[in-house]
Formats: sequence, C-alpha cells, structure tokens
Amino acid sequence: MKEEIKQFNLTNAIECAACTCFNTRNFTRVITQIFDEAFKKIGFRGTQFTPLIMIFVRGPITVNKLSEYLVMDRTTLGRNLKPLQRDGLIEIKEGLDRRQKLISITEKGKKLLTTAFPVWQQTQKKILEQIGENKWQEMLLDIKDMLPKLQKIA
Amino acid sequence: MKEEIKQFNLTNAIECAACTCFNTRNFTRVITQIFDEAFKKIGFRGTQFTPLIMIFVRGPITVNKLSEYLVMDRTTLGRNLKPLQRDGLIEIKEGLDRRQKLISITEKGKKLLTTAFPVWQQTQKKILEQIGENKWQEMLLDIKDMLPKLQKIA
DNA sequence: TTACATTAGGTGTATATACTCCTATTTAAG
DNA sequence: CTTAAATAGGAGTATATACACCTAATGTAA
Repeated sequence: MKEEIKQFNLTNAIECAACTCFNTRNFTRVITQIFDEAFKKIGFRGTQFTPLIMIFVRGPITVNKLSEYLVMDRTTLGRNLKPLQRDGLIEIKEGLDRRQKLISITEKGKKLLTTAFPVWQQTQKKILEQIGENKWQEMLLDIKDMLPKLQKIA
Repeated sequence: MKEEIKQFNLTNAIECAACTCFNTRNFTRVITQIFDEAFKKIGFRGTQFTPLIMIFVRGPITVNKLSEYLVMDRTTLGRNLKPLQRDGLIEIKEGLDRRQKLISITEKGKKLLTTAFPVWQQTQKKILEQIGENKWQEMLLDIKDMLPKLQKIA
C-alpha cells in the first residue's frame, strides 16, 4: 500500500531548516561579501583571487585543465576569465593543438597578486578570528575530503 | 623599517590554498549542483526551495523582512522571486503601507512544496551519506554560530 | 583514407549575487 | 504643517554559475 499523499506542513518546514544547500550558500555568501569588500579598493574580487593564483602556478594552461584544478565548471570558468583578460591580468594564446588556448598570467597580473596577497592575508585572518583557526583547519580538511565524494553523486 | 615589497611567490600561493572564500564556494557549488539536478525533473531549483518554504511559513511577508529571515541581500532576493512569481508559485499583493508589497505562497506553490519535499529529503539524505550525519550537525551549528559574527565584520 | 568518436572551447539562455543609485511613501522633527 | 529622515522597493550594471547545444580540430578504427 502506497503512503497517502500529504500536504507540506510546518513539521516538514522545520526539517528543511537543516538544508545543506541553503545553509552552505548563506555561509559562502557572507564570506564572499567580506572578500569582495576588501578587494574592492584594488579593483578585484574574492572569486578572482584563487583562479589567478592557479594560473600563476600552473600556467600556461588550458581552460579545461584549469577548471579541473579549480573544481569548477568549464564554461563558468571560461566566462569568469573574461574580466581578468579585459583588465590585462591574464593573456590567452593559441596552443600547439589548434583547439586549445593557453592561459597565462601577465606582469600586471603578477603585480596585482603581490598587491592583493596582503589584503587577502588580512581578510582571511579577520575571518578566522571569527571562525576560529582550528575550526577552519578542521572544516578545510572536511571539505577537501567531501568534495570528491560529493562530485561522484553530482 | 618597513618590510621590503616582495613579489608574490609559490610559498604565498600555498598559503592561499586555505582561502575560506574559494574552498567554501567549491563546497557550496557542488551541493547546489546536486540539488539542482534532483529538482530539475519538477522544474525547480535548490536555491528556490528554502525561500519558498519561508514564504509558506512567514507569509504574507515583505521582501525586506523575508530577506532578513533568509540572511540574503534584499535586491538579490527581489530578483530571485521573479521566477517563482512567473511560475505562479507565489503572489505579490499591495500592503496597507503603499510602499511595501506582501508576498505569499499560492496553492500551486504549496502543491509544489508537497512534491518537492520528498525530493529534498532524498537528496539531503544522499548528501549526508557522504558528509556524515554527525559531521553535518556539527557544521550546521558552526555555521549558525558564525553567521552573525561574520555579518558583523562584513 | 574515410567515418566516427573524442576533445577543446564557445554561445544561448537562465538563474544567482550584490553594489549603487533611484523613486515613492511614511514618519518624525521643528 | 512643512521639511528632513527613514523605510520599502525597483533598476542599472557587473559578475558568478551551469546546463544544453554548437563548431572546430584531433585521434582512431575500419
């Protein structure tokens, strides 16, 4: 016998307050806002920091490879690189394989990283003062452990 | 003596791998993708679930009040409500105060919540199987504790 | 060598996010 | 009662996200 169809009610709503999607998004939004605010004075975004560093470390690199390292959707990354290219922080050149394009950081990009790094350090520190250094180390390990598991069921 | 200006280097890059912004965003992105995929078959989004529930619980309610409950930017929420309104899941009526608009869930919206709830339950369960039930309870408490602290420095 | 699969990347579309600036309304101060 | 402040909300702009679909180039199997 199939269970009767019931109507969504307050008890259900209370259960949904634990939603992993909603709560992690809230957390992430606030953190992103803090970094965006901090980087604003140098015309930069919190979301652009790690991609630019990854290009610094791994470049010249293709969009596909870069998106793997960053655990980001390929097309999302491709679009996110546009402002960086426009601002002259990265440059995109043809690869040997004529399908692929190689992304590398420019001198201007390196200069920006040099400027942005202490801003990032200070902001990260400010956030860790609230989160707690140990708590974040724990969360970071958890995230790194969970990510591949979650990607498997995505 | 002020410390010399140095160039951003690999040691800095390694330190930045712990970035709270980048890592929480990655985590959140994957979780959002899993919910979006699950809700797709009923034409819904993971990000729309909790707002609709909040309107169900608290409605009729103004955009401003709703954004407080959801810990979301007012203008962001306003724009996110558009698809829900277009799809007839919520309705927006004039309030007594002619500045404000009151948002409430429609019968269609309630029906959708009834349909979406088991989908959410199943997806949440699938995710918690990877994260671990206890770990998530701990993370959830941490997030709820940290959010107001982080908002203060935002 | 041709045909098909694979790979690299971009575009169209839609949603999510949030800052800045704007209008309309209401409240409060004088 | 008039004016300034506070409140509610929307619009412009820009970035972030990702799915579906597309083209071009390359690799491979027949």
